Amino acid sequence: MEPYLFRFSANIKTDIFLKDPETSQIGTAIINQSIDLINEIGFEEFNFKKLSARIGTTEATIYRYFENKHKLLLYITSWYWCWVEYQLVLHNTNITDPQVQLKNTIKVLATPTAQHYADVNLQNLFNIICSESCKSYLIKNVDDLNKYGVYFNYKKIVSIISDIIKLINPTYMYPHMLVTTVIEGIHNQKYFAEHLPALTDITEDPEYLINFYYQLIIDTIKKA
Amino acid sequence: MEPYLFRFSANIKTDIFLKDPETSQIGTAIINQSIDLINEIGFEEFNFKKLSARIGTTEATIYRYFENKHKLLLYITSWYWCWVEYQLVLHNTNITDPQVQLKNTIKVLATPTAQHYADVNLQNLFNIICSESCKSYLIKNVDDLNKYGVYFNYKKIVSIISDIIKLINPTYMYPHMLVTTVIEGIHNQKYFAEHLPALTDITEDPEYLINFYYQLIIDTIKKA
DNA sequence: GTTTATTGATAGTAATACTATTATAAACGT
DNA sequence: ACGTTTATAATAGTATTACTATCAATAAAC
Repeated sequence: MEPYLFRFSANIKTDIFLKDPETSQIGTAIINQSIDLINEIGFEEFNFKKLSARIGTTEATIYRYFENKHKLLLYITSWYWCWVEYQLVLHNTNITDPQVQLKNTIKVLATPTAQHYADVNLQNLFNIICSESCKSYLIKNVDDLNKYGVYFNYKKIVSIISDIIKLINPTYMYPHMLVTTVIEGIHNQKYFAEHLPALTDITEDPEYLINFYYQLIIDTIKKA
Repeated sequence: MEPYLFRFSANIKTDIFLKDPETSQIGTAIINQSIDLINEIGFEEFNFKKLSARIGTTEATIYRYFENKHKLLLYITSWYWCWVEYQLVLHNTNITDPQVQLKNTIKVLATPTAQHYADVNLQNLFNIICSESCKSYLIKNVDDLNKYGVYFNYKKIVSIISDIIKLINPTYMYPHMLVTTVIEGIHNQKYFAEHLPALTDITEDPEYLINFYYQLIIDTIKKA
């Protein structure tokens, strides 16, 4: 094993983009700026015309990177899951107690771990993950997209966290369900805290959120 | 108290529609047919032109009932929550054990309780609730809409179920969070079972789903 | 120094999300 | 029975969206 930590680089299915945005300045601008713009105006109002105006390029150029705005959203969410995976390695390496691993994991899932990475605003990214990420799979052509492996990064995270749960209770039968319940739950509760407080009990302080879902998992998987 | 059961009628905020669809044949056709059409082609592909062609009317007529397709989705989801409320009364009246009430509630939330009500296909309705209902609030103008009370019916259901939880454990502090976690979780798991099985552990048989979330609530709220 | 790839600039198209207008028919009050 | 309101049909039209196509300019690669 290397004594050095990995350097982060996104590992995203090539079916999502036409041209890899990581290979050019304009490509990285598309990602960074679309995160900020979607955060400002929402995914429905967002389009490539507005994005190109913001970046100082043309619609046609952006279309050479992504087929449509949905594929771009798919790229952004995949990038986020890559980032989460990287953070989990960072936080859980050499941690032997799986309960501590679980707590660290929930923390990573419930808070943006930093302000920026390169030019990506991680706060804005986390915001749009909470409010827009489910739109990447709640669509009519989900089965086709799934065949092409575009949800690989989300599935991988779910698998990694399920394995931690199995370390705590190897006989627990519903780890994937529990993990996706918690992940989507975190996103929902964050959103509700900001916009629909009657649907939650928490404020925007993430502490309660983390404890709630950590305890929920522990209580659920503990053997009877 | 009346010895007869209530007859169901939707109680929906007037800010959602321009003209009450329950007051005309064409209005009820808009609701019934939009449920089926959204189920077939998804909310993104759905529009008033396609809907009007299907029911044999014109776009302009539909626009006299609803400002736009998002308001129609809001109406449909509100109708669904009214229906759930009615089902809960039906199933929980005279049940004294709150744990039984809770179990009944999860059942109502996790399965369409009948094939049809009037001309509403409840199976299709439940399908689109699972895949589209979150789009009624995951939008940029959520705060404005919320001011007009358009999420009233969802909030009411959450409040009703929170009260059941408080009957089981009066000191439990996070009933709303727990309830929305379970409701949205049910929708997600249903959807995952059909489209993204790697994200769940269940099949389309609702039995496991019901038991999973019932047990999750019980384990979570039980005093330590 | 020529090929190759990338972007900019511009134009164009089909579909979407509406709004407006007018004619007609049904329903409603007196 | 008559005039008035109301709902719908039929049609037309507009601004925006979501793309696709073309071609010149430029930069990078060989």
